[in-house]
Amino acid sequence: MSEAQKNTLSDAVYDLLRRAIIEQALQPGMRLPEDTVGDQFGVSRTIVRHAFVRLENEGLIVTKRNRGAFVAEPSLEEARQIFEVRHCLEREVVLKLIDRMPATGYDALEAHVRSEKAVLGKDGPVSIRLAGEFHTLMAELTGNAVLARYVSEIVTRCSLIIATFGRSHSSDCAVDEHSQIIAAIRAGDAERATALMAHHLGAVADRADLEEKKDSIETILSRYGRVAAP
Amino acid sequence: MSEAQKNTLSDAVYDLLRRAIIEQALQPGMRLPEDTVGDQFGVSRTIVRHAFVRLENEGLIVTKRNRGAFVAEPSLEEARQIFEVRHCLEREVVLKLIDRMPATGYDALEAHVRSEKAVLGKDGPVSIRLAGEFHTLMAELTGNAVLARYVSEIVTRCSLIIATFGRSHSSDCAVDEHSQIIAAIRAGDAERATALMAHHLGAVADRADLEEKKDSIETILSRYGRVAAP
DNA sequence: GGCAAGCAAATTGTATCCAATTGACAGATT
DNA sequence: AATCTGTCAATTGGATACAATTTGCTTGCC
Repeated sequence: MSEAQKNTLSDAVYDLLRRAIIEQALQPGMRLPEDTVGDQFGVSRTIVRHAFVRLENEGLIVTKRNRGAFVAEPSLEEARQIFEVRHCLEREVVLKLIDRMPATGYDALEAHVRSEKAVLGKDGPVSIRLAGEFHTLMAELTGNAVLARYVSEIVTRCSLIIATFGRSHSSDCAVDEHSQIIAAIRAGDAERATALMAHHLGAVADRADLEEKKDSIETILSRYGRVAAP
Repeated sequence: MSEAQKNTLSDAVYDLLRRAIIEQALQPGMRLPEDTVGDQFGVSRTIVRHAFVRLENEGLIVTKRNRGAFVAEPSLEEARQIFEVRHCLEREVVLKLIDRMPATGYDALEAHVRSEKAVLGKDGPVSIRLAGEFHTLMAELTGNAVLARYVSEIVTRCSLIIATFGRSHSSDCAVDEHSQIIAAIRAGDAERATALMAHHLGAVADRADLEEKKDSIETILSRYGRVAAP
């Protein structure tokens, strides 16, 4: 069932929508009418709905009964929970890789970092996706498909979180940090590798400005004064 | 989106099928024709299909193109991977609970253990389900919904693994071990609590007889000779 | 008697169709 | 003026109908 297509239309639609959300083309809160999406991709609503089921399962969209689907807007609480689980899972990934890295593992990782560097300046949607895929790649290298799947899901949701809360998307995942993590794994330094990963994830969370926008709509508007006394 | 119903038919079908698989009424490898399932529950194939999408996502069923859906038969490799991730996640659960257990947490856990003891002798499908739900309950008590969701998924898949490989299903999860884990958490003994959990999960895996049936279908049949020369 | 090709039945993949629910707007009422 | 209510449009929830694909069986041939 490799995340890749099974050559069914809904899988294709699923992949496309997922990509669009990751790359922040579809922004949090946006409405996704089944008709519109279907017309756009040239398939019927049936297909779109199947894709929606999966996307909702992964927390990328939410559907409201008889109202339709919307790109999810993770709450701050949800964001913290996701980062916490991500911490836990990626720690496992690092430990597993130190224990046993597959033959061509380092080559693959370093090749990926190179491609990240290649698009570093442009800071486009591609760079966002590549940053996430680095972590997915690491997870896949563990050889544990279940672990890889969860990491992949979590990383995707993190992209959505960054889209929701983050201001600057530039260098969301510092490429240098990726390199350092590889080096620590190579050195077999579990302590340092997990610490680096923890720091790296913390940095991602910080750049997402997770602390800041907890203001409610009331708080925000209150800064603009009043028209009449309360 | 709490695992509970959103009052849509496919959610209901999903829950029912999930339960049936957990309780081993639907056994691994069984075929699940959309028509049959639909007729049985009084809904159309459309609904069943939506439920199938989610079940497949969780690894409880597999679908083959133009062939239909089957209750999944996890491979041994898959089983090991699942237990590994389970280890990782439940360790996090235990640590989180030691750090902060909600007010009525212990009451809820002990009440659950009591209901487990209540059906101890009968060893029916209910006992299997309750054993898993103990772990799900713990995960929910952490307050991290994402973590709880993953644990729930993993626990379900473990039930399926046990159904696939296990011989004796009696006392799959020793209730006593559950009590001991609660005690260790209450004592704030992280070392002991995680060790107990690790041992407990190892025991579950052992009872599932994970080592034994590793024979492939080819290996098994080869013992029965040949009809014609290769 | 065994094997291959072709046909028929069954089952899934997809599209379209009808019904039910929701949200918004307008008008009436307090 | 504000609130409540009834109607209407838009959109989803679900079922049915049609097309495509696979499987198993039958038939003919070696």
